[in-house]
Amino acid sequence: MGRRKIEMKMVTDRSCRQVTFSKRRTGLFKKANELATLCAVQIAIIVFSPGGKPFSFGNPGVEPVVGRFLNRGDEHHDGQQRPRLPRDSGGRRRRNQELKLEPSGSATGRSERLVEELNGIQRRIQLEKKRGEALEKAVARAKASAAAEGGSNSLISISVEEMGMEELVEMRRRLVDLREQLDGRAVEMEASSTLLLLSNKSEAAGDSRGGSWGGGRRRRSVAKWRD
Amino acid sequence: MGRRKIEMKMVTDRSCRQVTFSKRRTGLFKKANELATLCAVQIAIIVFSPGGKPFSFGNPGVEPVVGRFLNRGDEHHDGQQRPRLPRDSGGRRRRNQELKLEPSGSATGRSERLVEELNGIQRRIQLEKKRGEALEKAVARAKASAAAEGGSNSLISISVEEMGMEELVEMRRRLVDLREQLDGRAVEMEASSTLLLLSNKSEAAGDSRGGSWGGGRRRRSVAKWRD
DNA sequence: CCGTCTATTTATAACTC
DNA sequence: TGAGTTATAAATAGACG
Repeated sequence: MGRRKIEMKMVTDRSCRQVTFSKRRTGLFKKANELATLCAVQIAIIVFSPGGKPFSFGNPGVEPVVGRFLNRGDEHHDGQQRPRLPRDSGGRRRRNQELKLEPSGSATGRSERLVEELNGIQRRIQLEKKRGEALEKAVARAKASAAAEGGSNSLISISVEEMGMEELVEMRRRLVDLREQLDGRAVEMEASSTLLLLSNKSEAAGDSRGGSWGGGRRRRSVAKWRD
Repeated sequence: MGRRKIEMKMVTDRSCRQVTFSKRRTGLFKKANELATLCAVQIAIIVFSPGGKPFSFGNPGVEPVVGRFLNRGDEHHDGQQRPRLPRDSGGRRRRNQELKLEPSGSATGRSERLVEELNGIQRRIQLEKKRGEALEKAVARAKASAAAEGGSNSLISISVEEMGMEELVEMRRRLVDLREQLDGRAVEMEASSTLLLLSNKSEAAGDSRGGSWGGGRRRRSVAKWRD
């Protein structure tokens, strides 16, 4: 797909290899994202750069998918995803924020691409926003619940809340990161939308639609894996 | 890349979605294979079909990569290489790469698979351990935070709350399942493994690893349609 | 339900700044 | 060193058998 065909053998030049790795990793993640979006499936990718740094992509996250995979046996053919909850069918896997900004008609191939990316950013922002909102609400509920039970919870409810806390903490971290970036360098971000969308430099990702990016384990102060 | 541009939205038609999934999964794995080859890197992909069947690709194998990822640091070489085929009759895998085009659930009775499953159990234990640690920390933080604030607020959006809760409930369910199975299934696994290893009957399995992939036009079609 | 076959859309190798 | 551009190689949506 480039100026010329390339042999399918290891690129000998370290520099070129690194470049190839970066570009192809980006492409691969993008493909994975598309697959996840188009087919509404769970997927996880883990890859170690030539330098040994871990990069990962996952929808809805790496760990859930890996866990499900390793835990073979609990999976059945229910035709779709996981347990559906009472309300809000489709749950967080909904993906219908079109936000078409696309200028109709005579757009050059380039601007189309840009618009596409900007749409992606908007979608992500929206998703993060929703997550943040859900976060606050859920936190409130968790607190209330804990208070109501006077500190003595059943084992199960403890599990739920612990998981909840973990998840909430993580989501909050993401949201905060994203917002900081948005507030601080909105313009910059627009200019380099490609980066935000396609690379894992931004640890803020992780929308339910596109999955989470980044090589970080879920933990704060996640470093940015760079090569 | 087809006759027409495709919207990045979930394909609504089940049939088309399945077709798209198959094609794109193939393409994705191929890309992964190229990346691994060109850059000599470790990579693993796990994806569940729309029907919930697991497919995976890994170089040098899924579990080594996942293990390395989960262990970040304290594991370099499992010491225990990839499970070796008793006799690699017929299919020759390229290098030591794993390529599963077949849902893990089908073909059975192969010592290799059992060894993999045993490894899987180990991984699960590790995974769970990790989660446990994460939970502890998260809980501690959450509690401290809650104690410090003592107030709750922000009822921004009710509609999205379900997202968060669904996620929490789902995560809890998985953890519980995992735990239940860890105790109950390990023995079963070991037993089966022993039996099969002794009879060493293996073979014949439709395990499609080894098919000509990287560049080969033709491939064994093993993916079951019925997801 | 599948393997093939194009017409098109995408990805990207090499280049440029 | 890293982002952006362009010429080509690839991937793939639909059509067919």
